[in-house]
Amino acid sequence: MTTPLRIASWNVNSLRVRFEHVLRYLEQAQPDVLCLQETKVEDHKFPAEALAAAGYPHQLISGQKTYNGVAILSKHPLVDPQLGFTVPHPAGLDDEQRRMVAATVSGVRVFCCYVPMGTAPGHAKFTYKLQWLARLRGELNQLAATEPVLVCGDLNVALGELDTWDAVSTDGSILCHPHERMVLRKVMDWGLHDAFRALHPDERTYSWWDYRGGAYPRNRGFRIDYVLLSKPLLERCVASRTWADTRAWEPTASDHIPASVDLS
DNA sequence: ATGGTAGTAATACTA
Repeated sequence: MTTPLRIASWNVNSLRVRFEHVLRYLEQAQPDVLCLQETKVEDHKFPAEALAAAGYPHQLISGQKTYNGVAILSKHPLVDPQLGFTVPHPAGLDDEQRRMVAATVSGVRVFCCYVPMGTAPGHAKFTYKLQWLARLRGELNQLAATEPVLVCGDLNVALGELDTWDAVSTDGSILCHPHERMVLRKVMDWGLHDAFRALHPDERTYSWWDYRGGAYPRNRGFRIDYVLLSKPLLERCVASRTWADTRAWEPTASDHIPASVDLS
């Protein structure tokens, strides 16, 4: 018997604004690994020393000015770090958007993803979203689903009826369009399982509430932040949860809350 | 009720 490995993911919507919240969450949840999205900070401004002092000396960061930005913080060494996709872009284009990093931690290949939101179905950014997810599937195709693989992050898709505050009124709109659901399913068809849904098949839980329209006080949320596990990791998964209290933290919290798994 | 709020950075742009 050993202590489970806790791996968490959180879209913080600016690491510099949310820095105190991140420290508070690390102290409270004590994850072994925290994957961050929307850090919105260039690498040379990343608060690396302060996070190392908080117990997370192993860091993989890929940021940019203003938008996007992802990072992995870890108590344990990060092996084979990867910045973005290794599989070339299908059209030969360079994607400047910093949306994915990956590393192996305690034998687990961890992908930290910030999937494009897509603006609205039919929009050019929606096409980019679908292509980005297809490229993620291509990346996974390089690996074997019998390996311990974890894909987490803000996936910006609400997969099912329990993952949206109102399945009828949100159906077909962004986060809930059949095309994006189908493409995320194709990613998962590689051999990934939604850890939270596997352990809580009937639980209605959200991970994101829009700042606008009083969505949080009205509980108009969506579950769009996931931890996906390959089968050998699903068999080791003893807990999967979200951390809803963070959404009410002051000052203004991220519009997303963390999601985590515990692996025996 | 295609609005609303938040972050970045400088009047929009993205979410």
